[in-house]
Amino acid sequence: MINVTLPDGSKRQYEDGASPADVAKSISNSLAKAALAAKVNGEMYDLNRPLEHDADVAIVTAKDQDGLELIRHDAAHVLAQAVQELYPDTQVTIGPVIDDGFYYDFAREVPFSTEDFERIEKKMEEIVDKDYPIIREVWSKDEAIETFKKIGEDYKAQIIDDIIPPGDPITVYKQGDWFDLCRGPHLPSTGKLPKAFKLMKLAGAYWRGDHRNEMLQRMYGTAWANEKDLKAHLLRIEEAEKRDHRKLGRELELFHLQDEAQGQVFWHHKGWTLYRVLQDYMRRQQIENGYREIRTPELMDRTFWERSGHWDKYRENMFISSIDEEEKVLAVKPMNCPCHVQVFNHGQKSYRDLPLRLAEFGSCHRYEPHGALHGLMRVRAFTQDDAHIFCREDQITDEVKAFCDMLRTVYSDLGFDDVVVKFSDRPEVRVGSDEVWDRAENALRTAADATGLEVIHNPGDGAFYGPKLDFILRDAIGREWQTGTIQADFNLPERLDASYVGEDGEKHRPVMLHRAILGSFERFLGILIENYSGAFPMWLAPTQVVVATITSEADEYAKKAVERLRAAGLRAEIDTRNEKINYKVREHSLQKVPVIAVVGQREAEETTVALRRFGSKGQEVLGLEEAAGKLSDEATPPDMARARR
RNA sequence: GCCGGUAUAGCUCAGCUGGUAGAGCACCUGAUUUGUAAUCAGGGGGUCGGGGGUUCAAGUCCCUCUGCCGGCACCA
Repeated sequence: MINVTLPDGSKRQYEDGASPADVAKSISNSLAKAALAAKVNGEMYDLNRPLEHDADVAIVTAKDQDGLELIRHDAAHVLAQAVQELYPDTQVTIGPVIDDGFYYDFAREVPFSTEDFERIEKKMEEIVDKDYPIIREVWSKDEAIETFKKIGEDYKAQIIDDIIPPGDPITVYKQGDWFDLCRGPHLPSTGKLPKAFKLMKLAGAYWRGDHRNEMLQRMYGTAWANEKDLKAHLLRIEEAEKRDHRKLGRELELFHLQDEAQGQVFWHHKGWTLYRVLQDYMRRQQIENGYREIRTPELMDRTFWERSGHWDKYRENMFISSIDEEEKVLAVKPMNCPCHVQVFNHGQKSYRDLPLRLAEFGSCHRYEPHGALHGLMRVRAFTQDDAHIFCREDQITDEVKAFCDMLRTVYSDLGFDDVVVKFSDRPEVRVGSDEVWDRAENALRTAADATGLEVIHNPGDGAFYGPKLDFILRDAIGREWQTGTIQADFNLPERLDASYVGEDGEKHRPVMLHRAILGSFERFLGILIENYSGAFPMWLAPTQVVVATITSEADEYAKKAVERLRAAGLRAEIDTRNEKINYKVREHSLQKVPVIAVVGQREAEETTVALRRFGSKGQEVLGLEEAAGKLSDEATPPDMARARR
């Protein structure tokens, strides 16, 4: 007999050889129908795989995250089967589950086209209709390699050869005539796969993710528990496209990009206003947190970059400048760190000067590969909100803590409260002694925990020069963006010979903390645009108020009103065009201006304004003075509002 | 950089199997003075991304370069 404990704590007994399917059946018919797989002592089991001994058993259905992954995994298998039935000259490789769906990498001479999708999807549905039982088999490694080689699946044979330790058995899943190497688990039959999948896009991908290997054809698909979820997902994609910062950048007249300046931004007035507002805000934060702003050169001699070590490592990605007849080669700075060390090194530093926090809105240029460029998110010319904290080892903890606090405040002010921290510790290849690493890792870890944010541990993923924290924020539609970072560095101060005089009168090496909160202004603005979908909160909005007239009789008063609003510090514009008020309201609403102040003859006579806020149809009639005060309060940046309280 | 796709007016797009360009919006001009998401009428605007080829004839077919898009690789 086998004793089974269910998730609610109840216990049941089954015959030897019983499977999770039997467990489900014994509970209810509907559960037996909905069952896709089971979690046995935390491990995923096929529904028909016999239970070996007493166990905790939880039946997995499409409602569980595990169930959804199962569905996606099976969708990948069904896709592979469909493709191989339709295009026998195709070899399969791998097909994992990803966010919202799955992909499968195929090797085939002839390129697939998205026009093939309809045919493939139809075939996939046929496979579901045929309801092939999915059967798990255990093969020996050699047997598996031989079988896959025999049918011309060289990639599969190679995977088995590389990842399965010799002597270990492997599992193969069969559905109809088709079979694939797979750890499992799987649905009991192809008929259990909900017809709520869709092929999405086609892309190239290197075999095993290595650019030296041949390129495979990757088919992306999405799969859900039911059609409703699928539809909802497709709708979410549409919504995300609507808030694409490149589209909004054009529509809201924020910026543009053009061929002659690839990866560089032409900021238009409104976009630049947004940029400046953000920069002013960051500057105030830095001052408040004891940073000293500096500015360093953009072109420096190549020998300087050789010393810093960047020439060797990043030469390919650096812009170079040389002048005829001069032998000097200058490089445009790709980062600010070495320059900040120069400022630190200038003159003598004492332990009393530490921690020294040097900040720069550093303009950097990197020759990013063509294929990497993407709107504001990945550019070749960008500005970091960069700073380097020079400190003693025993100051690291406090500095990292203070930084985390500052970062949380900034993100929260900018509308991001959903943040996670990634903590990466020592990699195998590194500089610095283990004792120093111990201390630095401890400091970062403690600070990360103190933020109260979710901490993800990334063992061995630190830089060779020190451990780091990375900050990831989630935007309004759930996408994640890695933005902030703080990294301890034991290497560069050594390389560029930074030192301070300690209490003992001897020279010591400072530790350098590299840190950024936004990362780059360009990218962060891209994230902000998409997060707010262009409808910025009042304090960030490039245009905060538009005074719009109803008839030309109100023009004079409108001028007076806009002057008053500007005097109150508001970014106010006037619209006296000879157009209907409907037209003006529509246009400024499309421009997502937070407040439209409508003025007609009535308002002119009474010295009032009729305020209409973005996203609402109502109006609020206020005296001009009162409106100026109220709106200016609303437009106050959050940090200044805090200071006033 | 690699794979695939794509490039027509400022924007969004149409232009079938080759027969020398079209719509809506935007823009300009005029009329209209209007009460909260598009007033009406008229007008201007494109060497169809660059170069080469096939053809009597190329926006349309072929080659090539470049940009852009979707991924992959890269991201100090």
